[in-house]
Amino acid sequence: MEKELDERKQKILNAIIQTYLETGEPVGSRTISKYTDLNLSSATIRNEMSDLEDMGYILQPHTSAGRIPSDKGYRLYVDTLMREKEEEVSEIKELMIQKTDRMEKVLKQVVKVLASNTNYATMITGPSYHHTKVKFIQLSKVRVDQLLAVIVVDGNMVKNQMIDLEEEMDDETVLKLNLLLNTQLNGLTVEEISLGMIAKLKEQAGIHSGVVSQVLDAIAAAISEEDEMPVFTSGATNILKYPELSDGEMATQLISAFEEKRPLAELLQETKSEDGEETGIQIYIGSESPIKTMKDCSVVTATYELGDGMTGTIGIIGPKRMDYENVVDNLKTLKAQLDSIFKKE
Amino acid sequence: MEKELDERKQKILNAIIQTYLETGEPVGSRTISKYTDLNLSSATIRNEMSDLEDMGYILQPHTSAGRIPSDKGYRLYVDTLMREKEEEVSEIKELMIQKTDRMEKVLKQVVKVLASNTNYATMITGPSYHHTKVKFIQLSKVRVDQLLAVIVVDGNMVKNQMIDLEEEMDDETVLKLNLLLNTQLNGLTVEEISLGMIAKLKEQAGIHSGVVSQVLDAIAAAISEEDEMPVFTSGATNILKYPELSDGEMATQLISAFEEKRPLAELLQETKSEDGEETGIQIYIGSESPIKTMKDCSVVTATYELGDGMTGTIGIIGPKRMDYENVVDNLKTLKAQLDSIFKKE
DNA sequence: GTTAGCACTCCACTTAATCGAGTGCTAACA
DNA sequence: TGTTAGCACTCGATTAAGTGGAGTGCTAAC
Repeated sequence: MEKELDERKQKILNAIIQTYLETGEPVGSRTISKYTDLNLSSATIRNEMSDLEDMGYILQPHTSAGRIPSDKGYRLYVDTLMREKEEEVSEIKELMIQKTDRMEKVLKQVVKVLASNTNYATMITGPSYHHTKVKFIQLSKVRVDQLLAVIVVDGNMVKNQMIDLEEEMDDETVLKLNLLLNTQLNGLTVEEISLGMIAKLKEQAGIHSGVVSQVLDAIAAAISEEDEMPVFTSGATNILKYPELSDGEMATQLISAFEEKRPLAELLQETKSEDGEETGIQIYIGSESPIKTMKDCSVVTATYELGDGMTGTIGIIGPKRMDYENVVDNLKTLKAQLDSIFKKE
Repeated sequence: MEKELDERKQKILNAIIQTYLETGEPVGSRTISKYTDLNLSSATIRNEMSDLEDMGYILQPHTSAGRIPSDKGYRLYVDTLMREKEEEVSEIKELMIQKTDRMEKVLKQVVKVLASNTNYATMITGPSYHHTKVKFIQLSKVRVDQLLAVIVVDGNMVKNQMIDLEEEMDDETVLKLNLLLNTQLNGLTVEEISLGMIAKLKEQAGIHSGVVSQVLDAIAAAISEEDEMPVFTSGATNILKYPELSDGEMATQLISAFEEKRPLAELLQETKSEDGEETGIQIYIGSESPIKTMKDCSVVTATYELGDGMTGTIGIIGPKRMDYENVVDNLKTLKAQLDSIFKKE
């Protein structure tokens, strides 16, 4: 291992990866010899390539084929890519995100844009509610034995829950309960609504303790139900565009994941907890991916922020020979846009 | 056209279609000769097949291949199938639909069951709200210049809408508005909330007419937004299992439709308006489908009912060589189950 | 250290050959 | 008249063989 990754090797590796990204086919010494500006003959390139292969940055699918980047090679590539372009503020292309109050629409729009910009499969999660504060609770009597609970949490997310009462309830009690709930629960996170809190509420409510616990259960259910984070996707069929992903089981598994959404939610969740460097952008190449079935893909994710400390994640799945530069660029601008959209609101 | 479709031809046609459904490959005379109980030599079968081809029930992909059913052949098949099995009450297999108040979960469960039972791609729409009555409206003040409107319609569907007010509003006004809205709009369908109604309301509200129209707009928006009917899907990747659908553009288009959902919503909408015979089950074979891109598939749909005259549609998409019998059976039982679940509620 | 040249490898692609399922037709048979 | 056996023929699918070309590794010269 006395071999060193000098600048020339670096350049050659770069050239290999870039042309491979474009063509998707193993690239040979001759191609590089012509492509690069440092004029070297194919023979020289061959020697260097041989070294690079020894070092594990590239590999041959079979004898007498060109070289393709290994996971390690990709990794080096994206790392230097990120380092070099870090400070460069990417110009924000104007997106057609029309101002909608409904967050869902924004998110749907965003994944769509991303998918059509990149030609990969994309996904996004809405903000998660883990440490979200209750902002407003409203109980309404729909029928004499049926309540509708509406809970608004930070970020103006609204949840509904129907409550079938075991006993009837008069208007006055509803009013009282409303007052109670709002004064007691306001500003609390889901976790803070503890058992003690519930006991206290029951006590204050007096005789109607049975109903109160029913209501609280319903509210807790409504909020925690958010664990099923909504995931929006777009361009799942882009997977079929890349031969290395489209044949056999692979495609089925990937597209299933995009239909089921749950696996994606977990994936995005995972990346968030790993919490990348300052940029908030994470890249998983091949086997680095937290999901085993995606060992032939690359996954790039970015985390965006909502004002109240809530975060969501946007991600993209494509072949390992992904146009990382373009993808990262796109993610950065979208992330910036999302940040500003939601913070402003 | 002096040829007659006698019983023997009928039987042969049936045999052809059934074996084709299983194998997916053109079926030859020899196969039939062995399969059928009426003992006939392959030569005889050949003659009959030739007749059937003349009559347009079957066709040859190319010379010296076996025969495959034509659209007309399928049509005859499913028609007789439906006729024969009409009265037979299919035993209702117990489903794992746990009682949930959230309709979404039921629907998701149902498509999943259907997809795994049949191995085709499935979809379902929730009930549509076209002639739905407003049951309950609740305005709540979230902030001094922000209202939350919650609208409950028949069938206990809940819609939310945030309203950013141009002018501030005090508690009393909110209370008054609530009363007004509930007394005036209650029991009305969306269509009935006409301009005249709005004018009247504005008048009654007095000075706050600006706000009222804002509120009414929001409510109308919230309700009509339901036009984006929710569609749930499952088993989209089943499409990839059938070679005749999985290659080329076809697969991409179909799966895209399943991701976008809108095309499916239209498809299901379409079938509903055509309103099949008593069973509520519709079968579109190949080019009969209302959507051009689906000319190589068959679509089977069933309409289920909710108590209040609302209806939803459940559908299945697969290759033309679909196991119609099984599919129809499944749809019937699911339809029955949905009918009962929602009516009971 | 770089380059030219050459023999060798091996995949991808083409062409040819073969196989076999299936048909249509004719002639014999009940 | 309807049914069957037999046979020549068609045509896609599969296999086999052949070819081209891109690419490598190595050696020798610069």
